[in-house]
Amino acid sequence: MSKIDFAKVLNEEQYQAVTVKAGPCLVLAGAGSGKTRVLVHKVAWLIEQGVKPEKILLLTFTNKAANEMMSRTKALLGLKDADRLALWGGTFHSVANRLLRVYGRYLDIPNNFVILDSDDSKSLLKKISKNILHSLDKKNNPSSSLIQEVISFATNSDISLNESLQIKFPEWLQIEEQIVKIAEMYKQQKQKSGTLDFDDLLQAWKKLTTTTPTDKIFANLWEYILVDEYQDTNTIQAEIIYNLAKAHQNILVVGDDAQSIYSFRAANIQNILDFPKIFPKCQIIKLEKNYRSSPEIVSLANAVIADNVNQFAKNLQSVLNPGLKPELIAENNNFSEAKFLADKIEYLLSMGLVPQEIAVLFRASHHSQNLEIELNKRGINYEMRGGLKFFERAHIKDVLAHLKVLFNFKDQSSWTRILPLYEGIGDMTEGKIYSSLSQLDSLADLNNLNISLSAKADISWSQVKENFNRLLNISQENLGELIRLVMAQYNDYLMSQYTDYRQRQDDLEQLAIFASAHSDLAEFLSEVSLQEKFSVGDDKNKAGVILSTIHQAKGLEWQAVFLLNLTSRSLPHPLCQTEIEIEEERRLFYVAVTRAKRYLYLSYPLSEFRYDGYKNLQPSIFLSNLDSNLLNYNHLARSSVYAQSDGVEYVPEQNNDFYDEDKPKPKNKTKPGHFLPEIDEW
DNA sequence: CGAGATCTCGTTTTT
DNA sequence: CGAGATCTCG
Ligand SMILES: Nc1ncnc2c1ncn2[C@@H]1O[C@H](COP(=O)(O)OP(=O)(O)OP(=O)(O)O)[C@@H](O)[C@H]1O
Repeated sequence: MSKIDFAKVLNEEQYQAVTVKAGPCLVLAGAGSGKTRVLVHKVAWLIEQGVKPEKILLLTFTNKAANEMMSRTKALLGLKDADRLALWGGTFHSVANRLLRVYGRYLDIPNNFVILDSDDSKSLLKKISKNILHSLDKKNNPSSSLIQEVISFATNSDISLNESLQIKFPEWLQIEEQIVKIAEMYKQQKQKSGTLDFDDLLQAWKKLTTTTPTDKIFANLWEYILVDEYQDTNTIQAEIIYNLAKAHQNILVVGDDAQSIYSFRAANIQNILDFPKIFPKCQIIKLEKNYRSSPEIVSLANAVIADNVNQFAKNLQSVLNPGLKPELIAENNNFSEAKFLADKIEYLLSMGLVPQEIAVLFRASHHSQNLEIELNKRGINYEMRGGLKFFERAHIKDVLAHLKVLFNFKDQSSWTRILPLYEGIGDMTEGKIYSSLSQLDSLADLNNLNISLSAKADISWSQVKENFNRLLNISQENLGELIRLVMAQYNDYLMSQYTDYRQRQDDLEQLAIFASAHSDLAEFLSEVSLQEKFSVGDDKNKAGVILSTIHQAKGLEWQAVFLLNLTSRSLPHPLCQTEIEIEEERRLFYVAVTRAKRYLYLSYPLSEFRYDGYKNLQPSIFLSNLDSNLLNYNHLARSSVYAQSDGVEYVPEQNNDFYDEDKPKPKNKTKPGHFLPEIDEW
């Protein structure tokens, strides 16, 4: 590693934050001001000072941001992405997972625990609530998602279920007693299954830091604690951080209150604001120069966030040369919006911009649908982030469930998935089989089980046993072979159940290839459950334009950013009613805008085609508040946004090609690139 | 008890 | 339109 000239690559404030000798430090600064840069350089600086990498803990909130952070760190240290670095880094959940494989035994957590994803835990809750709530009148029952949210919010905020209910769903306080009971059973069943859900990972980590004898180990396990995106930590995470750092006080956290967008996950902005109270000797550093975006984009961002009352006002200035004004484009409907975007993307690509430097962002993952269709039509590759992930697809989970059972045969959720795949086995039989499994000491004793079942179920059950006996003959290190055998066993079901089985077979083949690169079942299963790596090559998922939710874009940056579907039905989300909620939506808008380095396009359709006909749409209220000097407007945008700020509803002209997608279209009035004067260097 | 047929209702974000 | 809940029949 060649020496880094820290004073040269950092500005004065950044340098100060990086080289501060010891003690707590808070960097509170706007978007693109180099907060992550500070953290990454802090790591390099510490290592240069002789701190062992494994004595440094580097945390953040989302997988995407964690990957970005780790790869920037490695790049700075002169390592490749694939190189190992002894530094502890990643999301809270992934670090918790790694720790619990080692220290879990102090909490009676077996080291072969299986991680339940959100879907698994919801199914388990559904099963439990059915039993507990069935006595209540059929209709007015809370959904299992709601119950999951209440429990999760309570855990993450470190409050009781009662408090969680009061905050989130006071209308269900009447059945608090039942919900408490459901939560209790849920906990028991997870314990019996040797499974932990996402929240358990954090809760268990926290427990390690507060109970003897592990509290002493953890107080000095790391010498330096570094946290990115601190504004989005929730209470339990803040408690963990505090416990880890209180003994030595070597802690650096960075964040931006204007980018707090995870309150639904119990993120608490108070954590960053109160940091100086919790660490009284803390140094506070502000960064006010934006190194990411053109002055035009920074001006827009400043104007967007200025409408929020609850914030620390910051003075953020771009240090870059002037560029282009962001553009606001209205289109007549959602199809023409998609076409506009695809045109523009093609244009940028033709100008030599690499696809990975182009991102399209949206509020909800399904907003990308029209654009995906359009990109597919034109053969433009894209990478989809958000929505149903690869490892969440039903057929992938079916196959993985077999591996989970091999790893931990008590995992109820996996049996619940596997058994009903067989003819004649349903809810009841599955329950019966699972409960008799508790007599076993190991999966190898499966043959010794005698369960009385109906004739049909019994034939299937024999098949299950035979299938698992075969799987047990394969070494657990041979993940590719294991998956291929499960695929063979699963294939009949797959083909009879789905018309798109070819696609699904391909997916499974991808899974087998991905798994072959691993040789540790525990590691593989955790990685998959935590979705740490998402880039399993599915065909159109290679080297493409990025389509992402705004949430997952946080902390990332691209040369060109498109923000689509900016209508009153999407941003702010219509369920957000209170001023507090609207302010969070505005922060989301701020995050989206500040991802762009040089080119920013905001678009919205004036009508949308849906299953029940078409609906007219209004532009987002966030757009009408903006000073018109900040944006270039296209024709429709000018009239519709102005109409809205005058309190008039803008009615779009009817478009003839609206109902017949495949009819030849009139040529686009605006040539691609019309709004784009000149592209100099990227 | 399981499986296939029929009905109902719908907005979001992640680990 | 389509996922999930509910109904019905063998
Ligand atoms: N002193 C600097 N000199 C040159 N480039 C810098 C400097 N500081 C930051 N940058 C660049 O500015 C961009 C934004 O930095 P970074 O991602 O660290 O900001 P951030 O504050 O973490 O942003 P966000 O709040 O959006 O997560 C990066 O490309 C980074 O390399």
